[in-house]
Amino acid sequence: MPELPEAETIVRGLRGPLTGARIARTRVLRPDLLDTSPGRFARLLKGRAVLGVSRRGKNVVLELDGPAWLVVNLGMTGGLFPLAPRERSRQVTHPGVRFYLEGGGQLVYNDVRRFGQLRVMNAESWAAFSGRLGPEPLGPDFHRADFRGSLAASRTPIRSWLLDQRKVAGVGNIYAVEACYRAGIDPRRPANALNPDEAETLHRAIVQVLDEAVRARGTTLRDYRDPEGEGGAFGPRLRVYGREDLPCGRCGTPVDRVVFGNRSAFLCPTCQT
DNA sequence: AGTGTATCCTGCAGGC
DNA sequence: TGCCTGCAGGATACAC
Repeated sequence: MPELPEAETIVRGLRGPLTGARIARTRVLRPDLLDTSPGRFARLLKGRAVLGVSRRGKNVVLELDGPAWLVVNLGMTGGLFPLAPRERSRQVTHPGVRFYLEGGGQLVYNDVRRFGQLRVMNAESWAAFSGRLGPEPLGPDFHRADFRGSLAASRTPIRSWLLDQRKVAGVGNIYAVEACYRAGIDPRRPANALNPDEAETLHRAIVQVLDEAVRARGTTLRDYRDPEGEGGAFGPRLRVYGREDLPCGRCGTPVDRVVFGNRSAFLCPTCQT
């Protein structure tokens, strides 16, 4: 479910409730969400305070004292919900991990499909993890020249290329498809077939669509909820994603759905070449 | 190296 | 009502 804009919205929503909180105890209800045993996971977190909440690509990161990093990949249906003491939330339908905070509150990781993963990292593993990811598209290191060069090195379809987190961090299927539409580029074209103008247009389209989606607090197709239980408002502003057979807003041609790389892509066959 | 496929898992919508 | 199929914001592992 969550791509960069949804992860960013979650991070912003967690900062207030979690900054300064301390983890008293951790209860793992779904061990398959972890890369280690529940016992070790809980031990690594016990007594640690949250210094900050941030994001790397689609990952939500709790920076803990020690130091340590709790890195949460939300998969398709993951969500994080802070609860006040004795509060019950209707969002918590499939709790996977409960972090009990000093003072009686909780942070619940909820995940219907359990494709998410929670990992505790040290300085070294966190640096390695972050280093494997590409630049942040809304950050200062997303350079057009690097982007163009990186595209030129691959002949994989551009939509699939955009989903590779080593190339650009945080782009998922929705925003990859939407960026291709805005750039007027057929998502099936090989990355190295884009000319410099097209590469620049796509670069700009990625930044634009992600920025607009962050301001709309993300896209809720079905499951996504921010920490307050609210959905995102970007759904109605999607121009092709999920709009098979509906008219393209620019030319009126019905939107096509094509499947490759195991995922659906949507495009206007007239506007995207 | 890239690409197509399958896998993890659950829920929901649509067709019959 | 019920059963079946297909589909879903992600990430990986495999054979070719």
